[in-house]
Amino acid sequence: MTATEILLRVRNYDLAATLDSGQAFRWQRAEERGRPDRELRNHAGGPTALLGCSWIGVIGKHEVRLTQTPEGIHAETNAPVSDWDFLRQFLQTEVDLAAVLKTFPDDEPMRAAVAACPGLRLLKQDPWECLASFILSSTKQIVQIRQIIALLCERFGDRLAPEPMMPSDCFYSFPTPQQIAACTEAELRACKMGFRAPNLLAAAREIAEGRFDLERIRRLPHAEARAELMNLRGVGGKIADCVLLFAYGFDAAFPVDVWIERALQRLYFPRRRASEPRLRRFAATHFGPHAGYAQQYLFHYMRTKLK
DNA sequence: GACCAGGACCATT
DNA sequence: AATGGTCATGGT
Repeated sequence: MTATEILLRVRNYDLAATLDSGQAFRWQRAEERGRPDRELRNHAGGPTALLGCSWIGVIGKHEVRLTQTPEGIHAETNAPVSDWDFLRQFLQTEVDLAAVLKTFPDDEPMRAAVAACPGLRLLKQDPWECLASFILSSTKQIVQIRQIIALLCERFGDRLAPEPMMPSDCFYSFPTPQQIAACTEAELRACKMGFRAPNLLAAAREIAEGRFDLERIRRLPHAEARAELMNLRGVGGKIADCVLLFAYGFDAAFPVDVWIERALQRLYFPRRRASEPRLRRFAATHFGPHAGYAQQYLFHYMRTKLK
């Protein structure tokens, strides 16, 4: 039995915050058909989660429209689907968020960060798309990362079956390692990625030619998986942590970018300034087994409330 | 026109 | 082990 829509019954899920929080870069907010946005209270997301707000994106070969409703998340696709596990997996709707939040350190900064966006979640993305995206992310603003990736998909991905009302820039799959490996550095630079182009190209070739196995990473212990990813040119500790967290589900991974650095400095060391290595060492032990979730809450809190 | 962006890397202290 | 310069490109 196949269908082009489904309702995922899930509570405590802020779809808008999750899709727009700098972990994935291809989701676009869309005009709702029929009704205007309303504020949602005590149901699907937090007090500020928007009801009726739609998002359009691509998961694998599926073009998907997601809408937050009082019952959960409503999904529509451009083609009939028989197995919706790809969507539950991507959205991580089975995760018991309350249980995760209980493991956070009981301090004032974490309480404030969680209160600022109680339904914020982590997605689980495709490893290659995630790795490639974060190779392109270094010293770029999120809006620019989105633009680079949109160009990349449009030029080198596969055109998906069209559906009316979907914006044209969502019609492409993310290019495979093989598709990127077949590009020249100049073609990639033309997507405005600058010095990141040779890094993306090298990673795509390593994978396409079988010298680097993304599936093997999944089976390694955290530290080994991290070291393995860092063998790729252009992948340092921060980008490795993003891929470990957003694609492989290593919940203890704690990416430290400029925003997190500022958040830690301001919230945990307000008196004297702490060096970057000092902040990293603090983070490595302070946030517990789901440190990655804590990191995402601090990141979102910093960018939306403390900027 | 500065200043900065979900950094990595290499050369110095 | 910790700092400093360099690498493209575009937003604010």
